[in-house]
Amino acid sequence: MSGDIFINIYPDRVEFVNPGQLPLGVTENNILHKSVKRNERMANLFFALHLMEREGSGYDKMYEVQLTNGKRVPRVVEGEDSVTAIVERRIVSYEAIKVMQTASQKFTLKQKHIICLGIIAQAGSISGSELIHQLELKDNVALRPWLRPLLDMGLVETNDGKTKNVEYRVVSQLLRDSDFKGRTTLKRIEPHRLRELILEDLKLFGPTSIKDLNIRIGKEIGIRSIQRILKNLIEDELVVKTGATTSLRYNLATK
DNA sequence: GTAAGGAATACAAACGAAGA
DNA sequence: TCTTCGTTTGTATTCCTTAC
Repeated sequence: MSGDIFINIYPDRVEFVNPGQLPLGVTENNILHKSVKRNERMANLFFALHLMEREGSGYDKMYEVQLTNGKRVPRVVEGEDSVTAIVERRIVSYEAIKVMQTASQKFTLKQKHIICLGIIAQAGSISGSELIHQLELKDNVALRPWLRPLLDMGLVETNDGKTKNVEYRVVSQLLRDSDFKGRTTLKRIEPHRLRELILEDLKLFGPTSIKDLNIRIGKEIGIRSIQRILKNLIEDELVVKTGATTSLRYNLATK
């Protein structure tokens, strides 16, 4: 029958295959919080039978359930005459599940806040622009209602950075409460700590190129950030540089 | 002499903060 | 809510050194 939904069940995933194309204005990468009926007759029938919560809530619900269970968000693939929503079974973050459970015990969270927190918990640390991208939002103004309540509730914090440097992460207390064992990353390090780290490195290794310094400290830190801090350290007369270009080396200033 | 590689710099873009 | 300002980042380009 035209309009039937086919469900393919595989060991690692479940695929919901819906005949037809995505509605106008909706793309494979833009399907979250869209209230567009793909099949009006079926939608009306399911709604009348109380089998459907409300229009356009299906994908949002999939996001909520998947993220609550530490799994990836649904992947949408549009074929020539069908649209497939792929829901993976694999859990990608057991730690994120603990965080979500602990947060739910402490607060009553709305669906959008569960989705937002789930994305942050899985990422560990995520920039505002990346969050906007993953939530399929227009700009940071649209992000506010998703993020602000989480900040107000004390579930999410920032790294005190500015502009592109702002990273959102789950508050450390919540991570401790949920026995989080995720990886620590230097991506969130404050500039003054990075400055001390560079001084410590120079103390240990002596004259060094900026590239080697970057490798030892961690590639997750951009070389431009290290470059700027070295420039400040030279201005403060704490570091000196010798040579030029490829033979340029940085070292602690002798007093 | 030339190619490759490293570092510095210029510039555009992004984005939060502050003020109107 | 909008605009402006300041800060930071990523990318492209340029300059210089080194290796062959």
